[in-house]
Parts: sequence; structure tokens; C-alpha cells
Amino acid sequence: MELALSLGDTPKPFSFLEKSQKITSKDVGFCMAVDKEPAGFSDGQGRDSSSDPPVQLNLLPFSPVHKNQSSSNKFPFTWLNEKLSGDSGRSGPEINRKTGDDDDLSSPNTASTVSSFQMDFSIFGSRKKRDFEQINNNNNNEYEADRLSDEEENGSMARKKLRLSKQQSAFLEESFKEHNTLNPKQKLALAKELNLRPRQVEVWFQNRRARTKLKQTEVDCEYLKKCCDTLTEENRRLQKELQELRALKAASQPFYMQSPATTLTMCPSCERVATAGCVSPAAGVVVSSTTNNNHLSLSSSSHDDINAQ
DNA sequence: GTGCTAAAGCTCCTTACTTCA
DNA sequence: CGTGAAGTAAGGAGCTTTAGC
Repeated sequence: MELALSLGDTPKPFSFLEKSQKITSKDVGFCMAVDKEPAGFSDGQGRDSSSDPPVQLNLLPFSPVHKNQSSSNKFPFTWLNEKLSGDSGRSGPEINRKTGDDDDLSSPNTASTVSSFQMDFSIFGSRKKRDFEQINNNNNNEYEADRLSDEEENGSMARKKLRLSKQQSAFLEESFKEHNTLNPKQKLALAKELNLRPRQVEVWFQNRRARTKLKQTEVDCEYLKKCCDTLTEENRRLQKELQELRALKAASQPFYMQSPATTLTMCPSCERVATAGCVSPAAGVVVSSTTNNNHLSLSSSSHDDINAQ
């Protein structure tokens, strides 16, 4: 099966494309523009994805992909489809280019890549090794693998942290807008498109979800704060009204024979109290002080009743 | 069907690095 | 130039899910 995938002006063409033009999706763990997905599709990590639900397209409702996916649905990401089917055959952001024609020369990626390469690779953990092995095994990110190989040869593979370029971040952001989780295929495709390791894509999405959650938590916190302030103010006001009501009741006792009936309204839900003639729409319970029983009598009425008046 | 195990992914927390005021 | 805060890539622990046996 032919898989002609242009990834733009990559500084170094993928060697597997040079070695053999005959590529199966099994080889690359990634399937694009194929008439049908081969059985036993492997993501290159030992997992058989053939049992996946139709590429879990509930994640990507606008570009459903099925087992007999047509070539029009090249890739679950609509924005990636556009880029991959671009007129110039030059797709995706130009990133991590070795040549200096990138207008983003001031990109932190450039500086950090150079500087951090000088650190000690011994701090790399098992996961880093796993990713590195995965790169070598899958050839799914040869450029990155080459860079790592160069670092290893130089004995300075201690890149602790590599800042992603603006283009890479923007690209990932676009994919995150599509959906905030990735299936293995999408991860590999993104990694390939962006010349990143799949692990980097995975980490980026994890961190992105964490940032989203953090922002949402901050928003929720702010909302709850306002609610708390409102309730505090409401409580203060109600306490004041209660004091007024008690004062009114106390004042009416010595003169109950002379005092006219005082009608107060009280809402059962918000417990607001107001005198008759000043009935708020929220008032729901009529509190009337009569001269006969020396205590408040309540007659209930709903908000609707009040509002209907 | 059930239990065990390994692999993978996730969240959460943390660290380390970069950028900027 | 030095410094602290903010942003972010990445590591690790612990948990869950899933597939294979």
C-alpha cells in the first residue's frame, strides 16, 4: 500500500521513505488516506488497535472515520486534513528546522535546544529511555531520533526540557480544541506532523488538560467567592430585618389595643420581611399582626400569587 | 466466568527550566 | 545584570482500564 504523506519541508526526509516506498500502515503505526484499515493495526506500542471502536470518533464528531473509511476522511482532525491536503504539499508548521530560514529565530525552542543539550543525560529516567527506544524501533520520529543520537554521540544528551516552538504549540492547541484527549493513532500522527516524540505530545496534552482544569477551578473559585459575598450580604440584611421585626413586635405589645393591624409579608424561601403596601415581588408569606391574638399570624402565599397581584 | 499480570494511560504533584517584568 | 514570579515541559507515584493468559 502506498502512503504518500508529505510533512512539509522537513530538513531531513524520513529515511524509511527513502529506503522503501512501499509502506504499510503496520510499519508506521499510522493510517492516512487508505481505503481500508488493515486488520491488526498496531500502534507500535504492542497494542492492537483493531478492536478500537471506529477510531473512537466520538472524539471527533465532525470527521467520522470508519473501518471502511473513505479517502476523503484522511485524518480525524479537520484542521490537519486541510494542512495535509494543502496545495503546496507543504503541510504543517515548520518546526525544529535545522536551517536558519525560520522567521522565528528568536523562538525559545532554538535557544533551549542548544543550551539544554549540554546537560548530563544521566538524569534521564526509564521513561525517556523507553521513548528513545520507541523512536528507534518505530522510526516514527526520525529527526528527533537523529537529534537524540547526535546528543548521545556527543555525550551530552541531557536535554532536560525542550521548549516547543510557537508553531508547535499552536498546532497542538488546535488539536486540543478538537478534543482534549488523544487516541494512540492521533498521538502518533501529531508527533509525526510536529516532529515530536509521541511522549511529548502525550505530556503536552496532559499538561494542557491540567491547565484547563486549573483555570476552571479558578473560575469556580471566583464564582463561589462571589456567591459567598452575596450570601454574607444577604445574611446581614436579613439579620437587620429580623431585628426590625422584633422591634416592631415588641413595640406593638403595649399598645396592642390601639395599634392597627400590621401586615408584614415574608418570603418562605428568602425570608424577606416587608410591611403591607411595600410588598416586594419576592414576598410570599403574609405576616399580619392583629390586635386579637397578640402574636403574628402567618398566611402563606406563593411567589406566583404575589407576582400575579 | 474468574483471577492474575503487564502494559498503557490518566491525574496529581513536583521539579527544573525559560521568559519576562 | 540580578531576581522573583509566572508559565510550562517533563518526571514520578499511584490509580484505573484493558487485554492476554
